[in-house]
Amino acid sequence: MKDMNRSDHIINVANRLILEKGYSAFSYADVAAEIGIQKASIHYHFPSKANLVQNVVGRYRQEVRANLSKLDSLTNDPREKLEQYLSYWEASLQSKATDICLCAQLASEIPILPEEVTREIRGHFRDITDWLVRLLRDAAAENRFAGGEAPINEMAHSILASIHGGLLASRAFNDARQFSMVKNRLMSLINGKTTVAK
Amino acid sequence: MKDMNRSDHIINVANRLILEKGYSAFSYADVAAEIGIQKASIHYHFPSKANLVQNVVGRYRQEVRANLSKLDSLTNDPREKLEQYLSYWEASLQSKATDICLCAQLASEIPILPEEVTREIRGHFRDITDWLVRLLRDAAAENRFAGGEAPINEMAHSILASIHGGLLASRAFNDARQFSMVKNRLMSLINGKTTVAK
DNA sequence: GTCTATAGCCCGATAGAC
DNA sequence: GTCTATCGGGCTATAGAC
Repeated sequence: MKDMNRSDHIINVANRLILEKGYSAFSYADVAAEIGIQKASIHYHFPSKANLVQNVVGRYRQEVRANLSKLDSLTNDPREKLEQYLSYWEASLQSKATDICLCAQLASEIPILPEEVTREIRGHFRDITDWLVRLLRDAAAENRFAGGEAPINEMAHSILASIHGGLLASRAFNDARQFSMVKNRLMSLINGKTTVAK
Repeated sequence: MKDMNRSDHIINVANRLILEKGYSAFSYADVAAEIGIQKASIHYHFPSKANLVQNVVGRYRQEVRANLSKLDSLTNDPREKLEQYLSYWEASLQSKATDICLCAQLASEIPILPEEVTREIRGHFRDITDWLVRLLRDAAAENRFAGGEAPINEMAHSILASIHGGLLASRAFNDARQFSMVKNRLMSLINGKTTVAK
């Protein structure tokens, strides 16, 4: 965090400000003031607001993909994977109520977002949904999927919706327990590994 | 819709613009232009933006409460109630992708909203959650709650989160089917009435 | 109740010196 | 790469005529 080039620093600050205020309400002036430079300097690195935000969301997607890959390499247990993923958000909310998913935050402004940003947001939603589909298939293959006859695809979309809604509610009430309730329900969808055959 | 006093007309237009652009991006100028009056005229009816939006959300809450009461009086079947409620949003999304829940839309801007607006949003979330709790209790009383041992309160919060996330996703992809998938999953939580004992 | 006019501020973006 | 200065425009809100 200490040695950071200017572009990365700008992206970091912009990311946080978007989570706090949304796309329309955060400004070059906000970012500049916090870093201690002038607005014009930001335009040198990111010529337009649309360009800046596209870079912010692009980096967010990169990080998320890296984290999910790491999670996939750490364990093969689908329940454990889901637990880790949900715990990440739970911990994030506990430390700072505004720390929700960048794309869930931006999604509510989609009608006024530049097209290149909208594309990134949709791409992110597909990334997570695909990951959830693979996770649920793994669980189903081990007969540990507790969703009955529910189609996997439908279930994956529904899980993502719960997560986003839960993040939003947690922030609205400044209370991480709103998300924890969602987490509890979601975890019940995948049964634990039975170590001893019955 | 024809005979409408000026205040109601302003509230209607503001409501739609908030759904399209959010709190920070919609303006008195937008509303004035669409109605065909001047910005200053709006300030006569609603002295500040905070006041205007509080009135918009206040009226929304009134309407929702009235609709839920009506729904409660039309049927005692919890499954039928949930179906009707979810179908309302499904139809709304099919006719216009931006027509999501006003409070779900505003929730993402909570950190920058005037306190009186935040209070209304939280109140609305509690209204719906309470309604869902009653609905789930009714279902449980008839042994038609399919959520196993899940605590009713946790389930109600989780359902509301799914709904909000589903609305957001539908709008993000401009595709009502995103919400329909959530609806299908939610409907499976309450069993149908068995007309003949097995 | 609606208008014109305007105050005072913030916005994204650009030009050009250094 | 960063700065100062500025353009052209948007914003909320108010004053005061009608």
